[in-house]
Amino acid sequence: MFEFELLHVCKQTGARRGRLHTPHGVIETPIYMPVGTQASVKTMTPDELTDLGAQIILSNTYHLHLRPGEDIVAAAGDLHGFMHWSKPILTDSGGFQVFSLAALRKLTEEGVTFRSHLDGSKQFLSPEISIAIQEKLGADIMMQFDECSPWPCDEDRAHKAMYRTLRWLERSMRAKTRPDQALFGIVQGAFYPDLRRECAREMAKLDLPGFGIGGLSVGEPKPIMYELLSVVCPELPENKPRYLMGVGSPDCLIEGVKRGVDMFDCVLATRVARNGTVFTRDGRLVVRNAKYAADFSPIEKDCDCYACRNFSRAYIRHLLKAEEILGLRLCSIHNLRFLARLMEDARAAIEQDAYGDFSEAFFARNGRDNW
RNA sequence: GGAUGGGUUCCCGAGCGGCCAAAGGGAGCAGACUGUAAAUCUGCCGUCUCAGACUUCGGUGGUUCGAAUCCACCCCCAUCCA
Repeated sequence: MFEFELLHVCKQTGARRGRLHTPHGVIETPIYMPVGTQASVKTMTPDELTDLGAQIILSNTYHLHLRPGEDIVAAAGDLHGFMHWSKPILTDSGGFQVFSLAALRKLTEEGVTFRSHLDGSKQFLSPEISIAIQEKLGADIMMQFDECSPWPCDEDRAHKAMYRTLRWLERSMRAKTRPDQALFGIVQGAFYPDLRRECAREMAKLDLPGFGIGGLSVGEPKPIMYELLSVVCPELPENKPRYLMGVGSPDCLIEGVKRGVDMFDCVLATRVARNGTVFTRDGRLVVRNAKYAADFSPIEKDCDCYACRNFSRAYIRHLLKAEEILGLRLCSIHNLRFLARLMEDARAAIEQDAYGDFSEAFFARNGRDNW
């Protein structure tokens, strides 16, 4: 029911071309997954996501637990039925919310007490509760409830968070009851290669269908993230997918794939889009800027997305300035299509053992530091 | 023609003798954004030879050590009365 096929490994780089089979369909990897935290990829309809090539989307345990509540979702059948998305879904565990809502939390071995960001009410999440919620949501892939370390992080704290994450993973595996959902562990260890390696090795011993790599892209310099990926990926089973959580930008996707990552998710594409910035092969373009007021060319000349096929920079800028919702939608469509296409191109390059060339060509256009 | 209330930096609008280059909005410009408390947030927003100087609050004069703030006249605008 859930199976990862490693189709090919690029002879130039070791980048992986794979195929992930899930109850709701097949996912070609490497893949970028759009994020729909509250059971919606902001401003996008499911049909639009399908049209731009999205194969799987994310949603979030913590947010859906608070609103509308997993019982409502379950009453609709499952998350797929509730949000009218028939392709695969991955739910994050709420672990990242423990991290990003740090001011509102209290952490113990048992779990985490939160103050709801919506109404201030006391909430409790644990590995078992997260699994129970995620089973009601019914995603194809569930993530373990983890402890994400911040940047920077002292080694003692990183050590504790990493081992706690391992213990929480074992609890999650015991709590899991549905055979049709896959549970991924999450490699932690902050920015300490030894901790990361240790975590990956321990997790590799467990019978898991896939692995998240968490706690990266939280403010650290990119070379540090790349180095840690180079440490972690070789420790993970070759025949299981690796999912770099929360990453992101076009350059990070390229570099991640090169180091053996198969899956990515990130809010960057859609968030930045809503704030008037679009991705192009020549770097970010702030289409909201005045210099595009009379620029009647598309965002990207050779882009096949709905926005680029039909609308000019000048028009999209006008929509953004006038606060017309269509502006946010068109930028989101473009950015999601951009990343989908980037991964399509990466997959083709890997199949031809030319991923190194592909990567070089990518960075030749806009350098390494302008993304 | 008379009465009253007004004319403030791109717009609206506070200020009503010194702490005023002048609150606060808006508009404009720019920046940030990586498992979404984000259609959010931040900065700039009179000019310059920019830790200082200069020019501004309808106009012109005046009072005062000092005026966007007080006085006189004038010009506009709004409402009401003839």
